[in-house]
Amino acid sequence: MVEDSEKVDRVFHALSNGTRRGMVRQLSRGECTVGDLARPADMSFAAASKHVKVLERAGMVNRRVKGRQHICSLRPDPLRDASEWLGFYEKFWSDNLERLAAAVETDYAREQEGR
Amino acid sequence: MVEDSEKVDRVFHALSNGTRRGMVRQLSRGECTVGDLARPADMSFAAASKHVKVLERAGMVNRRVKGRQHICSLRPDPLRDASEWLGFYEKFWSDNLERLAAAVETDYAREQEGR
DNA sequence: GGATCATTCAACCAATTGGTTGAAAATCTG
DNA sequence: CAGATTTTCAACCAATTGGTTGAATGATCC
Repeated sequence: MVEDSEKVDRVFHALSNGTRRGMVRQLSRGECTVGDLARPADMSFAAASKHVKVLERAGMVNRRVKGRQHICSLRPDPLRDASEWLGFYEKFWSDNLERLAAAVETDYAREQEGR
Repeated sequence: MVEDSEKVDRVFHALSNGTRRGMVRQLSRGECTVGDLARPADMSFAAASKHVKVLERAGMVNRRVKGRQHICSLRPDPLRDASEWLGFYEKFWSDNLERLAAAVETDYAREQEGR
C-alpha cells in the first residue's frame, strides 16, 4: 500500500464533515450544480462553493462549467483509495479478530477491577 | 447506513492526519505505549499524547494505564464503520448506478423518519 | 529519599477551518 | 440594453488544529 500521504489527508479531511458527506451522497445520485448542493445544506452559496472546492482538491469531484452553472460530478478513484486504506486494516481485524477481541475484553475487565 | 454524524466526523478527522494513520498502522501490529507511538513520529511526547487523544475521542484507540505507562490498543469498530460508509459508495464505481440510486433513496428516507 | 522515567497539563503560537457578508464577474432573459 | 441568476472572490471572524515549551504528577529504581 503506497499511500501519497497528502492526498489521503485531503480525502479523509473532505469526508470528516457531514455537510460534505451529504454532498457526496447527493452527487452519488447524479450530477448537479453548486446551487443544487447549497440548497439542502441551508447555507450561503459561498460556503457551499468552499465545500465543493475542498472536495475538488481531494480529487473527489469534477467540475464542468456550462454557462453560468458549474456542474459537479463524483470521481470515484479517491473514494476507492480511501476504502482500500481502510480495507487493509479491515483485513487485519478480521484476521486477528479473536486476539483483538480478547485484548479489548481483557482491557475492559482490567479497567473494571480498578487497575 | 445510519450514521451518527459527529462520530463519523471524528473518525474521518482522526484519519485525515498522516501521523495518526501511522499510529494506527503501528497499533495494528500490536499494543504499544504512548512513548512507542511518539518515537517513530519524531515529535514531542506532548504532541503524540494529543494525537492519541484524538484517536481515543474517535473511539479507535483504547488506553490501559499500567504503572507509569499508558498502553494503547486498536479498537476496530469505528474503522469498520468508516469502511462501511465508504463501501456504500463503492457501489457507485462498481458500475451499478441504478442500484446505488435506489439504495441512497431508501437510506435517506430512513434517516428522514428519524433512524 | 532522591533521581529518573512516562505521561499529562497549561499556556502559547501560527495556520487552517467553516462560516458570514458584500461586491464582482459572467451568463441568460425579456 | 437592463435586470436577474449563478457563481466566485476578498475580507473578516471565532473556533479548532498541530505543534512547541516548561512545569506538574506518578511510578520505578538505587
